[in-house]
Amino acid sequence: MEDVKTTEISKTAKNAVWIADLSKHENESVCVQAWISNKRSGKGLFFLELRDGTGFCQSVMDLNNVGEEIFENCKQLTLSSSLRVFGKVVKDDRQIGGYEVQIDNIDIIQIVDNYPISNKEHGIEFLMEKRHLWLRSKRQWAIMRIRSRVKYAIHTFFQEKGFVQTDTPIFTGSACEGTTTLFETDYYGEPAYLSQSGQLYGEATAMALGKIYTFGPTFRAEKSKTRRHLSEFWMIEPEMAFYDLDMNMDLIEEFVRYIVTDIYEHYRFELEILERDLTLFENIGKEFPRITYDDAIKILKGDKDVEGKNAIKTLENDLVEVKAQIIECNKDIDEREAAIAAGGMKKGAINFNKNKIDVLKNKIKQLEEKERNIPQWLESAKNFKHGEDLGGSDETVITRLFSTPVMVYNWPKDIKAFYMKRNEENPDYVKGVDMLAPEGFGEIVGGAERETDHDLLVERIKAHDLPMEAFEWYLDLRKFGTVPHAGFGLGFERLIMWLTNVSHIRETIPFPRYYGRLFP
RNA sequence: UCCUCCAUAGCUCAGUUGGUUAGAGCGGUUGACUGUUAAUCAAUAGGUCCCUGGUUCGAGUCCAGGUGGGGGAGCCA
Repeated sequence: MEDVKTTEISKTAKNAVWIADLSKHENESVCVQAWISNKRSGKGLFFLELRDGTGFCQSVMDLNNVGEEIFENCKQLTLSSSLRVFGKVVKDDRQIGGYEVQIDNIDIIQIVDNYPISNKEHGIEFLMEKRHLWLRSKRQWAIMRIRSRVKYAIHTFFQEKGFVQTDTPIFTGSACEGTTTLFETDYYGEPAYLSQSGQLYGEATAMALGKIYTFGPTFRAEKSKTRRHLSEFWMIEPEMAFYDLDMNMDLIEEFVRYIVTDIYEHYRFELEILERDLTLFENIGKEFPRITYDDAIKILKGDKDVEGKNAIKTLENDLVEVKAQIIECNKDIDEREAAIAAGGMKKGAINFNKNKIDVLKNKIKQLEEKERNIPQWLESAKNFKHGEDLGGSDETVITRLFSTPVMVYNWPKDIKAFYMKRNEENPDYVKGVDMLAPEGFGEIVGGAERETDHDLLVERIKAHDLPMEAFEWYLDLRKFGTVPHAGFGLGFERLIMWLTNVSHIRETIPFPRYYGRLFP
């Protein structure tokens, strides 16, 4: 690239300020180092929208203020060009961030040719190819900031409660719970698998440290192609000695409420950028309903109502609603097309309407997908047989009825992991709990009180057809001072997805890894 | 692995029962405009219609196979 124009890096202004700190410098002359996120111009005027990672702000260049030479220079600036802006900070409530910089001079670091991502709509495939650049856009900026804050809140919550953060191995010698497909690697000539859960190790460290939590990467080799799956994701797994199922549920509820409240209180601006509906945040103070698996099935099959709402009827209404919306959208499109065809419309208005039509067509595509899916979900819900595990659509059907997270506990033993503690009153059930997020999101927490009895565990390991020798060390935990204990796992990206209400889990992690993607 | 939808300009898309020279908006470029918020207005450049084969006088359009992608099921967080 011979065309790259740069100035000397050594010019970096020592007194430069970050956009996030502009409010501390009202009416002062400052230097802002930034990239161009958008540009508009008028006669003798340029509006440069800047971003520096800490925030966004508009700057204005007036020909009368800076003179011909600087003004001419400014013409070359393109999207994502880097520069330093020197000027006065002025309060202006109309602008993003509430401040504007009135430019005296600029120092161009690099002029960019053909930045690929415009301020227009793009498809997910294109954006994923350009993920390293996509991260610079405003929505992604907001998501990544929330991701960071949630991570901080998680650590704060547990640390302040006296939990110890412990790490578990990523290489494991056996495909422990047996069900999911794992990534196999070569470990000095032996097969090793990338961890799908640190839970068993978490139990060991809880026996050493009392209350612990892990926060690490997890790998699943399933060839899943849905908006809720990743091959590599992060998981939080607390484990507590001397906790039973009820204490576990209390902790889950307190924990989730803490995270949601923290984001609501501190990251409102980011939620606004994402146009997140705030109902969830307003309802989070309410108690989370706790229902048994048996009741969940009754709700799913429409045999039991929730606050006067019936699952099957609600879903049938959804389908009617979707169909009505499709008709509505088509009508809207027809009207706009007719208006354009009638003539006499200004070019700007035509563009506006054409754009609207594009948006509507996209909406119809999504609605049509829903229209195809809902009947399948209905079938699945009606035909659900007691004893099966809840599928993704079943969770959607159930949580559709609630305005807060719901906890489902007391599960049939055959569909849950071998280490869950049996229910003393009814040995066909185990003391597991799933927390389902509302608004149709589905499962984000899975947990349980653990089996404490050595011989029962051995029995369960055999029943699940698992290799006994791989669990010798785990059984030691029941031989040497077994105590009641419980814990849970929370999918970090699923949590972020729910909080930000982005449609795709791929947007919640900087560089997602999923079936078919390894770059960038 | 199965079901379903899709692939046309850098991007987002239109393209009628198969018909002659494939279109629009955005973005790029050039110019106009003194406060814009995806600014606006005028002009302009930009194409292996995913690949292979078939039907046809004629294929972006129809058929078969392949490749790539979206959504869902299974599995799961």
